[in-house]
Amino acid sequence: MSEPNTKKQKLTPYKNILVDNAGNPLSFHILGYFTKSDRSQLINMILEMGGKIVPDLPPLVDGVLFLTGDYKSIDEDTLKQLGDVPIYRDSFIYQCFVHKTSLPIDTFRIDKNVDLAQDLINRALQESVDHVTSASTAAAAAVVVATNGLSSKPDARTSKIQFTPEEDRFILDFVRRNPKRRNTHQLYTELAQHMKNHTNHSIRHRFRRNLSAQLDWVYDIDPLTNQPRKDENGNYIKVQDLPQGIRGHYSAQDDYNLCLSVQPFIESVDETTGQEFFKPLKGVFDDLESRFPHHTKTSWRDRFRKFASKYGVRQYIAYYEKTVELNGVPNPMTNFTSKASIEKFRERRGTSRNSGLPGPVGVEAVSSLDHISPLVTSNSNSAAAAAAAAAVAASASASSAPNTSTTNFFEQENIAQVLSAHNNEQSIAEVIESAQNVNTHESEPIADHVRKNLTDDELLDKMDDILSSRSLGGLDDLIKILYTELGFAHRYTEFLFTSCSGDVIFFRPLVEHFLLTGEWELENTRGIWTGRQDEMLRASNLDDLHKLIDLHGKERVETRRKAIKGE
DNA sequence: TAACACACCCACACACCAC
DNA sequence: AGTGGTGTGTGGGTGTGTT
Repeated sequence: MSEPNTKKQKLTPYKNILVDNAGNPLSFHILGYFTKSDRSQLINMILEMGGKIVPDLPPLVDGVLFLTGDYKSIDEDTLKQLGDVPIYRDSFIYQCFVHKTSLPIDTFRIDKNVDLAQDLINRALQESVDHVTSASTAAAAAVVVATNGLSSKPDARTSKIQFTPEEDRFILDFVRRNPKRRNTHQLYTELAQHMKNHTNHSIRHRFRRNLSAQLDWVYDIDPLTNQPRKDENGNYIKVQDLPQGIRGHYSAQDDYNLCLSVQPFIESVDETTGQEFFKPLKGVFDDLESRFPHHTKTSWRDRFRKFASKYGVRQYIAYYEKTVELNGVPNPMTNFTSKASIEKFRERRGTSRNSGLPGPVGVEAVSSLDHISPLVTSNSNSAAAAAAAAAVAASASASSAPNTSTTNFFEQENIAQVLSAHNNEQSIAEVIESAQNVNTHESEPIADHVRKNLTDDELLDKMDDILSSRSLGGLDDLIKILYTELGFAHRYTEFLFTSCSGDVIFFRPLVEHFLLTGEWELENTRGIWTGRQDEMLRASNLDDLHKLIDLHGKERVETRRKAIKGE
């Protein structure tokens, strides 16, 4: 993506873009307000692309094209003088430059009769949709502009441009279409590509400080398409509840649940330092994720590594329970990522072991954070009651996690690779066994509440929708989404995946069969493997192999064999 | 001098990789 | 398959310079 030959690709490709059929330069006159640097950049681009500048408002407008970046800033006298002469957006020049070609200028013509603000928004949103689908092209274009020393942004050190009402509306609308990403930096970087007068920093700051209060509704975004949903009449659906951002927070209850889960794995404790040593934490984070899916298993694991293990699991449990017992509000662990604060905390812990501090900076500092856990209302002495309350709170706040994964493993061709990449060499029988025995929280393959609320057909249709989603990432994402959306137990999705060799089009018959009969496995179906068939593959009896090849085809049998053997 | 556009900060949630 | 090393970029800000 970076630019090895920035200097070499200079002007030559642009020379003949702004010329007429005879090769003569097109003439441009620039109208309205521009910053100094913007104006000179625009002029540079025009000249580089073979165009010509007409500096003064020409008496004869024939053959001159009028450009503006802000129609409203053109004074009335000038407008009168021009009459019906068309005026074009300066983005024509930028777009020609970016695409290194002469674009039809008519599409950049400003229609003076329509609401200009709305027009700006519509146009930019259209561009933003295009941008999403060809992000790399746009990014590449941005690189081209930047590396030619023609950055389209004002220089923050020498100029400062006010936000116009149109720009504010545009920002708000853009955020409403991307409500989950409203806190990110990335969203405003994308937005800045459509607003040449302001930087990403500036736009983000503008939104947070001046516009966020107006975000009293957002569009209802379809998680599968990332597009706003429409109602029966074709109007966009608006919702008042802002969706969660794309990154969660750890509450005190989360930390407590984490500590309770890992506590049984404490093998020994160094009595002088209080340092705890753990047995292998087998299955702990999978289990946490399936009980509290608002954090992923890698996140739970990281929380353990960076916080709980440093703080002390027993110490946090004691702190939490004590606080609850005293009708206080426990704080989550904080400030464990800077080395200095960890050192400080170690010192404190050494001198006063049961100080009740939730983190290295002390309880006063932590309680000043405004995102800390909700009140634990239980005033019971019982730790179990507090834990139950915490568990309820945590699962109530569970939400389907976002999906920002960039790889789509469904598009990978080598299933063996996929299977082995997920270390999935268990036989199907083993998967079923572990699903039923190891994880007591997931005894039902498909959660009861889902089956109560949906007919089997609805459930299957929803599953198909999810499976056909382009936004799906890897197996982990699949497990997460099927769990949160349809209550599929972690192990059940893993089983489906294994049975189908990763080919999700075979999920439907398998699940259909399960819904009808309660049986996990489906015999004699092309593309779907059973434990018995896997055993046949392992044993490699010739007759059996022929039967399998008849059923699944030679290629699938070979792929399956390799996957099972981990080749 | 106040307002505000723009730059920059940093803890940390979440992830990936190699072993 | 668990674990340590470490990258990425969100989320919630604060700092700096211009008008």
